[in-house]
Amino acid sequence: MRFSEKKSATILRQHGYKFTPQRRVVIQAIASSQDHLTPAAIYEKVHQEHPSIGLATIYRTLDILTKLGLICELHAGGSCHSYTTSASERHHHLICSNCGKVVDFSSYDLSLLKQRLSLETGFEINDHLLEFIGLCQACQKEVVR
Amino acid sequence: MRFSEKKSATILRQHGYKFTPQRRVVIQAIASSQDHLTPAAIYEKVHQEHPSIGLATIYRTLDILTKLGLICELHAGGSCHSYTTSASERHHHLICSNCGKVVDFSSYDLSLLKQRLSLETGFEINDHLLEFIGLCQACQKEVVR
DNA sequence: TAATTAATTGATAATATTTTTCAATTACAA
DNA sequence: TTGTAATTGAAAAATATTATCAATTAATTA
Repeated sequence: MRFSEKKSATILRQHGYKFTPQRRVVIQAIASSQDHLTPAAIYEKVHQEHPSIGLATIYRTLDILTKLGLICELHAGGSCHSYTTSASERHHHLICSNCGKVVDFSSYDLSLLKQRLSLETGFEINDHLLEFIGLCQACQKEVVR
Repeated sequence: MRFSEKKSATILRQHGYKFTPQRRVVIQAIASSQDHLTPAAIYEKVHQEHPSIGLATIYRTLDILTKLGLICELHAGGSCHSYTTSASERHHHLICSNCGKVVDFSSYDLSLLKQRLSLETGFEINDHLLEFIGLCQACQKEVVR
């Protein structure tokens, strides 16, 4: 299901958020880009058309949109936040987007896919990351907002 | 294959890096922890035994160890760097750890796994992230160091 | 449509995080 | 051992993110 402005407006309001022009243009900026945009890049893009918009608003909007699942974070290498040993068996994660709880799971075989990708793209694949993001049982009960 | 000090030393030297005490203790700190440690947490941990070690050294070491595949980054929610629209078909990525090139790929079905995890853990799963990390063809040719 | 109200905003300050610089030190190959 | 390039810690600089607050605004209700 593709992003639409109407849908975004509805979901925001359903959760008690206002559908402001600022939020609209942030969503549009992300949706209209093929790239993966950093907060700073989104600010740049949005700022051209709407010079008054502040960087703090970008951050605030990204948080909300992520929480609501309208956009998602992308972890394309570079410096992120935590480290663990490589080549570990505990390599997949189930993460609660509300409280940050991490459940490790294993025994899911990606070797066939890995092989296929390697052939198709010429990449030498060294590692992988499989994460599911959702709400843990406790957080499901919490009424968000 | 589990992490070992000897292996780390070998791989570091193979790539022209020195195997310093500082690098050794950083690897040990990560390897001996069940948690996913942030740079700051690693610094804390290491600093107790080795008060002279600097935070910049932690960052520098993490970069190198990641590049060599001895440790890996973990993206457990929270603020990372890029955003894209959710519910997109292009949802899996193949990332070159050297140049940052991202290749999207699709058509890999995780719904069964998702269902299983949901049942087992009680999570309400909203999203997922599947990434392969490696070297693209161009970067394979480059002699690293 | 106007009034009401809580959410939102931009600007700025405050924090936090990461990288750079540089002189002194050190690992390790020869 | 010695020579040399890599590495280090400390501090400064650069980036990135979050909090504060008065003014503004979206959207509900009358």
